[in-house]
Amino acid sequence: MKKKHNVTTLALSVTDILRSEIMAGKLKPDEKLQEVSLSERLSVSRTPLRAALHSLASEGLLEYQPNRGYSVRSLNADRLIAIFDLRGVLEGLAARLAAEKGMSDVGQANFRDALVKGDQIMAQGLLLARDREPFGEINVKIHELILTAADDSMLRETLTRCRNIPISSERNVLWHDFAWVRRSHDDHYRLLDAIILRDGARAEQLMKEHVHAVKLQMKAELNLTGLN
Amino acid sequence: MKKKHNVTTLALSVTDILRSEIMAGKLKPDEKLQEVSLSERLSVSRTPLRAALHSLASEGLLEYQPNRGYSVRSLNADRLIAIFDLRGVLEGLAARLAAEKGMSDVGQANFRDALVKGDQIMAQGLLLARDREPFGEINVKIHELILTAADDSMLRETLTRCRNIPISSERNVLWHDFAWVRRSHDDHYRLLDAIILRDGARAEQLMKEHVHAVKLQMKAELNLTGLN
DNA sequence: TAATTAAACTTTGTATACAATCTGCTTGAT
DNA sequence: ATCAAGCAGATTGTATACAAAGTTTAATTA
Repeated sequence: MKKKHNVTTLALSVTDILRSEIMAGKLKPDEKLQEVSLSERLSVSRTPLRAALHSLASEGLLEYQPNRGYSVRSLNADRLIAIFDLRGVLEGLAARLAAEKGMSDVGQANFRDALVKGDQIMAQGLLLARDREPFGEINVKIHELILTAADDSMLRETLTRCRNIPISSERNVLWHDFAWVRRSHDDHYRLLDAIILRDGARAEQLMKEHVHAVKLQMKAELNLTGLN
Repeated sequence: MKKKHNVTTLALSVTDILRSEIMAGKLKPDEKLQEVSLSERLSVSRTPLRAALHSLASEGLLEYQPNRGYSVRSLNADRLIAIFDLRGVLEGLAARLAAEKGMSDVGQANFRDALVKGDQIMAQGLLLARDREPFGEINVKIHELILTAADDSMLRETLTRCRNIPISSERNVLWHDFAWVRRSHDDHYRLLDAIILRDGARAEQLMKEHVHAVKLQMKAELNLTGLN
């Protein structure tokens, strides 16, 4: 049997831990991350911790000021909304590439599977609280399938960065308007159709509009909560 | 007078040095960067060097494998071409935002200034070897002005990452076809026009087509040189 | 001889000590 | 009282030593 390489390091696992803490909101926006206390809490030395902080800063989750350390990046409403314009063109490109290159049979099967799960939720005719999270997961899954089909590492990297902004994550959209959710679900059907028909332009257009709708939804949320 | 903060560190300057060495091709694709020898050459310890390597890896200039270190990322022709699709939608978004938000007077003046410099080169009716680099600089300048007008930090960050891919840099396009250069120059005129008229859709369309042309040009170059 | 294993060596990962910088407070001058 | 200068204390930046993993080489066995 071939020797297996050790493919992880302390620095990498600390990066994952901190990332999830930030995404989960355990570490709050503008909170300063001090190296000694953090390293003690995680039982590692400052060296791998610093590497992790550096990584998260380059992912855009932390802000770094030379000689003054790292803090959790906070986004005002304007910047948050601006990210959706970026996501719009990127997800749009992903959909176009997926359509042009074609989606694998297994990819299509997974796509259909996700749509069916969505149907089951829709069939109730209303949106129960317990269905919101699953529906969010379905949404994430579909976008992930499309990105995979686009088969472009640089695009994946770029889009992942956009999606990892804590508040802007698809998971955090509150799916409370049934009509809106149904429309969103329908967009997914059309997307699969466009991809199967290899209609890149239509896939791109559908996806851009889809993300634009999320942007508007998010805008409404922000106005409600009065963030910034 | 207010106390001025020290805004640099060894790690940051080493990052800049290595980045320019990579962009200039002094460090060649697939070349392995060993920490000890590099740190000795640059007269720093491994600590700031490692931070620099980490940065460059997150910028996409280096590849990192846990426990095996960093090497200069190499791009095959397909990946290189793929980046132009990404740049197309990103630069397109920048142009649209610039048009929608409007460009400052000083920005417009700089834009016109760059165009006039281009005119002077064009007026010769042919492209001398010594004019190629200046023309490339003009091109970079114009794209930078548009990005500035777009006024979106996340977009800037993302686009900068795309532009910093060594071979795909606008600077490296060989401007040898006069007709093509003239068309490109004309695109810039139209872009300014669209931006002034606040026509976001037209600005986006012009920019996407503009980048698409660069992509085709690059493709032709690659076929000539037979890279990969 | 080819394949395997283990030892020696090289390279990267981590911990820690020390240096430089920043921050907040005290002190003193105006 | 206000402001600036300067002095701790705290925090980040850098160097270096040691640990762990990867890589190469040589020896041993089938």
